[in-house]
Amino acid sequence: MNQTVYHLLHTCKTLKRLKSLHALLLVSGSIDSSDLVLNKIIRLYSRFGATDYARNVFDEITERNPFLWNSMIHGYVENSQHTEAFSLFRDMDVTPLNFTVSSILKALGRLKWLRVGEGMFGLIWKCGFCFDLLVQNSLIDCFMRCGEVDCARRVFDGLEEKDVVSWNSMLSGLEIARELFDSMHEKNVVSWTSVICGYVRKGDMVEARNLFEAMPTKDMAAWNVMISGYTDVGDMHTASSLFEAMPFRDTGTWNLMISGYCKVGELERARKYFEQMPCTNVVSWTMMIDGYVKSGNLHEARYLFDEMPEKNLITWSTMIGGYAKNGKPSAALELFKSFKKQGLELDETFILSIISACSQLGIVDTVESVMSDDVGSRYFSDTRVVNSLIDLYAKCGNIEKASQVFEMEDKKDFCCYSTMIVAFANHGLVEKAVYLFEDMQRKNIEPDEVTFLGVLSACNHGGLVNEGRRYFKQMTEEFKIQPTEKHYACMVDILGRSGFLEEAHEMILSMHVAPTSAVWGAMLAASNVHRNVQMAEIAASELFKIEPENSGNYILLSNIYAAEGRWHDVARVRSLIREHHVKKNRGSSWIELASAVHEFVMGDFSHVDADRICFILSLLNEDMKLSGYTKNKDLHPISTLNPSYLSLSSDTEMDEELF
DNA sequence: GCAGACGTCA
Repeated sequence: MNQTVYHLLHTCKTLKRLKSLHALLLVSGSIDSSDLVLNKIIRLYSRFGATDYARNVFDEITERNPFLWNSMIHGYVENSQHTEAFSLFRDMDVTPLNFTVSSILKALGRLKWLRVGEGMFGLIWKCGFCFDLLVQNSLIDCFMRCGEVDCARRVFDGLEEKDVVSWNSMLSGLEIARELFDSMHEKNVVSWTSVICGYVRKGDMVEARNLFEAMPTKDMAAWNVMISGYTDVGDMHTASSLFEAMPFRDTGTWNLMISGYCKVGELERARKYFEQMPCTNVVSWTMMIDGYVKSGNLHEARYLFDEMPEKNLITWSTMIGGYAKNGKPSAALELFKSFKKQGLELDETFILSIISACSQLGIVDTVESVMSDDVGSRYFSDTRVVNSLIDLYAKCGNIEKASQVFEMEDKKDFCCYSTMIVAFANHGLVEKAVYLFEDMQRKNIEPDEVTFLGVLSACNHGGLVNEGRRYFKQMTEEFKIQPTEKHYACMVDILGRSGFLEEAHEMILSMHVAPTSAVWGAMLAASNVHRNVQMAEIAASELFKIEPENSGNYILLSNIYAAEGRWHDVARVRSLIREHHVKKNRGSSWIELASAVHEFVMGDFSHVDADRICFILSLLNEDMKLSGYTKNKDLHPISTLNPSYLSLSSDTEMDEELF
């Protein structure tokens, strides 16, 4: 009987089938005796992601053997329910199997619970698993994953007095793992790959490479890990030389190369690999489409999209989002409609990516039609979706609606607050941003670096120097958050514009990362406002080093000299421009737009649709106060646009003056 | 027991 049941269970390919068979077995009362059958049921439920059903079965069993425990714990881990796995593990009243220990270590590694992982040593010793290769490899993997925790480091750095114990406990997981690895008598491919992968994750390609070279036999995983490490840092040169040297490649390897070249924007190279590879899959196609979308080539993207044999949810969201990001809301909408006909179930990430694509250009309609859909509205409960909706409305200029959505959300997390604070700051609603930040602290919600950036930029808008200083201090001292260049640039701007040039300069000198052009740029601008030639010279000379090709810096400096009547110096800067062959700065986005519009006006625009024209014009409307133009799709671009409208910026005037 | 490739708010 049991054999037949076992066999029947084996044929269950869907959760629905399994549930009905399970029900049948319960009714006929034929399963309570067999551990084997119960175990199979638990494992199947877990495989279908229904761990709650598995747990119900598990809880009904009075005498559980180690295999049953193992199945349940492993089921949780398989479904990324790591904390559930661990709490069940703690309840175990029988000696665990090595498989179970290995599963639990996997969970601890993903949770980055380093201390608990260390605590496992005793148990492993007691159960006699310390020479078990399976367990040893899992231990290494666990510690390797814990190696990147820096919250421990934050606490550590904040300690007034560091004693031996605290120093010892700061030995990172990576070092524990390495020690373990070095002391192993018998290492296999898995041990090697785990350690290498740990270094790759940490970004230490040198050590990763050393180990890789020392590895006696290299399997596919090892090669792929190395290649992905190089593509991650954009070193396509090394990646491709490894690729060439590889004795075997799978589809994943080829895809790594495609993804790498797409990331650095070398689409022709990516396409060449795509054409050459023996066997493509959905991922290869989707990556190529994404590459074309990012480079603005929607034609080619759509061509591949229509050509590809099967599409998944990601493919659809890439293409739909691609239209939205490139200012084609109606094409996005149309594609969304055909997506719905496919009957594919959408997920929260799908919604998120559409919202984010639309919010970049302020397209509300597409999102609203997705969300008003019966499938879409289910995701209103997802905090992340709500957050991106807030962001969307804010970016579209509808701060009231953004604020309404924010107020409606009852589980506001730090992300939610951050989004709203940034939104207020960008709209110049300084008091509201600051109030919200204070409110957040009253409710004991811990801010992160983005929250601080938001409140600092609010201070910047409002010229709140003292508040800015206080928040910056709070961020670094109380919350131990390392400021990024953006934080510094913001602070320099706040201080500089209020005339505290010395203090701003000191702040730059105290930076632990190399100051970027944004930081020195803020300094230069502030020096201009306060006519401080000496400080301007310092900032400008740094800027010339970082971005010698940016004409704006030379122009600003020469304007400062000119204001002081120092004509010799003005001439000197001019000659500098000639010396460095600095071209006119045409890099800023609105100038690109202007020239795009110019193209329509002057040339053939038959390939350009109304959407795009409308989109560009609406941007121009905002940025350049294009006079007398009303947004209307039916207007003929030639009749409404005249290139002479496009020379409104004061920067451009300076440009013309100088060259 | 190890790895990798596509869409995710501030």
